[in-house]
Amino acid sequence: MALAAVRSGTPARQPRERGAGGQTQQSLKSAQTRARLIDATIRCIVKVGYANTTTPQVAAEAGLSRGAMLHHFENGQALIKAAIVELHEKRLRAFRRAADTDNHDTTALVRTQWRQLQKPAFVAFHELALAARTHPELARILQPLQVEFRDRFNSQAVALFPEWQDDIVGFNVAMTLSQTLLEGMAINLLTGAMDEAMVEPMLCLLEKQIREMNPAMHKGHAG
Amino acid sequence: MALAAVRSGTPARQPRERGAGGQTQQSLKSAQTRARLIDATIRCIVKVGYANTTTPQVAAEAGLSRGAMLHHFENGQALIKAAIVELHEKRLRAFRRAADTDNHDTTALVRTQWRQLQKPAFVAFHELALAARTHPELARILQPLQVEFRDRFNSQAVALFPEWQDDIVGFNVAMTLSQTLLEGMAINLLTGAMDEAMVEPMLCLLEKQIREMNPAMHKGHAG
DNA sequence: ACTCAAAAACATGCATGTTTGTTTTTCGTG
DNA sequence: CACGAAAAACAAACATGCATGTTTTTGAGT
Repeated sequence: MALAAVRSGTPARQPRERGAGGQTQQSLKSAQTRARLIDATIRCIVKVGYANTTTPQVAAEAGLSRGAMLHHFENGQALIKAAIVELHEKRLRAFRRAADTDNHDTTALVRTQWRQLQKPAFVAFHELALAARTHPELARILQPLQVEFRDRFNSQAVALFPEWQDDIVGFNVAMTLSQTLLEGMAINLLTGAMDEAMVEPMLCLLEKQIREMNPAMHKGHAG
Repeated sequence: MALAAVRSGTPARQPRERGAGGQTQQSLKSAQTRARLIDATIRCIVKVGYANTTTPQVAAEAGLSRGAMLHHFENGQALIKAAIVELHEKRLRAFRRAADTDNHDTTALVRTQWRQLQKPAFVAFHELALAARTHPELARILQPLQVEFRDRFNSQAVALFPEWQDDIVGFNVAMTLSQTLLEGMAINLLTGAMDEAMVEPMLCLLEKQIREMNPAMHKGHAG
């Protein structure tokens, strides 16, 4: 996809949004096609990696001609950018859903997070994140989202687990531990650096560790 | 670099090794040039990422013409393969050195491992490892090395820390925890998913955790 | 008739592998 | 010891393939 420098003029062609709910059938179809293209992009990134994701490939994956695709996005970069935003919103939605599901149980959060990291979305996101290391253009898009996710995660999570309220730094450490370890596991599984059999022990260990860090343990009943 | 399918004939041009220690000045210079090319490859991977590492770039980085470079390696793939092997041996050497330095201190091993992960070699290795996910050719080269490293690490480490001898599974968990968490941290630092300020707390936490898992803690003096 | 989605055709740039040519080192031989 | 052939290091030029962005053409819906 290359993401080659793109002259900053020529904004991407947007489907004209009719003001008050007035979507023409065309603009609706256009939106669907756009969504299909974004999905195809993510699927391609998962399948062949970001580096080998080409515009023809995405078009083929979406069942469209390249010309049609460039009609909607005009640019490889625009497509990637849209895919990144989509992945980011997926991540936010998943977290919100998780927070609603296992209410006020930090250890359940571990399992939920782990399940999230098994999904293809994480693979795509990591591909993009690593590519961004050497791609200023990509980094400019990704960095703010990373920060936003961290912030939202922290502020939402701390509100969700009142027993940690008095030890915010400890809470941050616990959350960072969970995220970092789980992501490390997910990546090491992808790259074959870790044995599948170690997953379950690690998850148990992490749960135990977080349980021990919980302030509620030290207040009510010492142990 | 693309790593495109390469017809399996045409072996790489090797410098003729004189039998009994008889290195001609040519073969010596050739070895030096090869080393320079491998180094240049790794530097390129770190600088621009594996995907954007091209043969002209490597040649330029090494201060050679592309023709000269293809004289030594014949192939982009051969170059990458050599770089992988080099990185693998670097990793083994580093581990061996670490094992010699901080003798019999598992917590010191944490710091040493962390220092290793800060080096550019790790970046290059991870770039290659992730690329291998979608590159059968690369995976065929990398996978055995991953396994070999894991094996050597485990067998060497268990011999190094006799106090763990009775709890090998616990030892494996501890080592996996250390490796996975540290790598997760390193990667999340690279991708900007983690705050630099969290590094020190995490390292301390990991050290403490490993100390508590150590069987010696429970035998001699409880607590 | 007009607009926009979709497709096709076109031109450019770059990385790759191949081929050919030039300089330097090695080694046998007179 | 010198000279010339062989081989290897190095360099440059060539042809191909593919991805990219641009432009033009077709077709469907309002």
